Amino acid sequence: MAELVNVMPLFNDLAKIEHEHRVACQDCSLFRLCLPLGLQNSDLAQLDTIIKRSQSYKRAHTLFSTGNEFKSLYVVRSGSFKTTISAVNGREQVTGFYFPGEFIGLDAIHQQSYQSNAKALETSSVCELPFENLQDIGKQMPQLQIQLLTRLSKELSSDKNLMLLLGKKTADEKIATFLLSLSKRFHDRGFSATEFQLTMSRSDIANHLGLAVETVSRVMSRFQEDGLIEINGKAISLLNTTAINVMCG
Amino acid sequence: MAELVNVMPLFNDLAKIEHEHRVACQDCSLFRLCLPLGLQNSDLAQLDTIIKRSQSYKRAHTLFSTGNEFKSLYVVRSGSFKTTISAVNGREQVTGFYFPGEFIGLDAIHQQSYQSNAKALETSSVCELPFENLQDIGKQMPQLQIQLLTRLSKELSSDKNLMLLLGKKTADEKIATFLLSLSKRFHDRGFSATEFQLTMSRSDIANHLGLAVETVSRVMSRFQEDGLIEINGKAISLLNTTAINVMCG
DNA sequence: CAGATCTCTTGATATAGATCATGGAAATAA
DNA sequence: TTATTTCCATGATCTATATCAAGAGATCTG
Repeated sequence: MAELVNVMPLFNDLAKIEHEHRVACQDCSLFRLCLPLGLQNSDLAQLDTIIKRSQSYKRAHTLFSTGNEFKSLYVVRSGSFKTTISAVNGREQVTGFYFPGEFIGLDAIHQQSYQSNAKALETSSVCELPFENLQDIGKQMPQLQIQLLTRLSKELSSDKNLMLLLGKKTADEKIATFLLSLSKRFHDRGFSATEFQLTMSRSDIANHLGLAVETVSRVMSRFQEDGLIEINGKAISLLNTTAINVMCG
Repeated sequence: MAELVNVMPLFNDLAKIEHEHRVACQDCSLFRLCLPLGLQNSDLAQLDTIIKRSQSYKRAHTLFSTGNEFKSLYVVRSGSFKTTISAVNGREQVTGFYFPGEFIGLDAIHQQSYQSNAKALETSSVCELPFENLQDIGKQMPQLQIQLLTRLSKELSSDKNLMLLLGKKTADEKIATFLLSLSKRFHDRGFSATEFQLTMSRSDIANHLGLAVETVSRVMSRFQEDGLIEINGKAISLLNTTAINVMCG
């Protein structure tokens, strides 16, 4: 890691470390969760050359909007994002939340333009993968192609589960399912499975789950009364994951 | 097309012609809509060698079920299918309907096992694409890899739109959107955009759209009273597509 | 840091669509 | 063919959750 820390002022220095701007894939803490999984060292080095590591974006920064020309896939490096699509009449649906190691923009490939809007929920950074370059180097890396397909397939699968949630679950089941999904993802990333921050607003959660904000508040308050969780603004603790699991339906 | 028609009894003969069992990709009427789009002739011939063309399946035939080992992707060749996923408590969600040229099983790639159930809605046939073979020949066919990614991406995109429908649309908007989606897909396949058969039951439609069967019946009846459509059992005519379009929200 | 603007919570009320109920029409089986 | 089952349409009623309302925090902003 040949970093230029010694010539940087402290502020930038900290920011760089915090968001690991210059960390190569093989040294990145997300390695296990990210695209390079399964690649040879030489392939990895080549992948590394096409990746553009972003500066950190502030909350509400727009990564791309519907209709923008598709050039790159993005992998969340730090922080979190939400994606939305909008109906003609202005109604919006939050189609997903994205955490470190997860891909954004996969639904843009077929139209060569982004089909959704992606926005940072907090201070965040991404790795940008220019799609043409990715295809170029992919020609000699079957493993990379499989990784890509696997990513797409995984998102497809979780979208189908979200359909089940939206179409068939009650408000309680929706919230329980949502909380456990977050828990699992944080755990996979080496964080606590029971204590974490909800980086998205209640209204984003409500929208994503096909509920009204008020319903989200009420259900969460009730879950708290029943000793299932403890909430403190954005901070949440899962006190009884077994019970929450049962509630998922 | 070296067909063995002359040694076959009449019944099989007719069945073969009806479902084009032996038609190579380059002679298939679905060519424009299907995987081979954009492939060189030589590549096409190679793709042809790995494709297994199924016999025709009867209504309700199960193509695969959740948990089955993933070996192949399927492309609908004739007829139609539905896919479903089930919650632990037995509730099911119809996650999609599939028509000729459309892929089934894309969400199985990442787990190497099918994540849903696929069932024929009528007499139907498929082209089976053994995934390993597909990956093998894909190594020398970047265009094939891109086609695959494109397919995945397209389904992802339409799933996000379904989320919008499930999460934000009224019963009327859901039905209107659904009818237009079918209309477009039939039109793309060279059939009438305004007159077609609903090969799925009302209850499949209801389930897919997150509604009760009764609601589907009622909304369709009202659409008929209002002169938007005409229904006769499974047969439907769209009489005023402009108005239906406006209703999609 | 004071004012403005969002965000969250909780209560009261309304409603879209679910559920229950019934009869007739199709499809399937025997 | 007849019997049986599934599917579809329509009416009556109910309910889960939306909407409306209002106040308390939290967070922005000049």
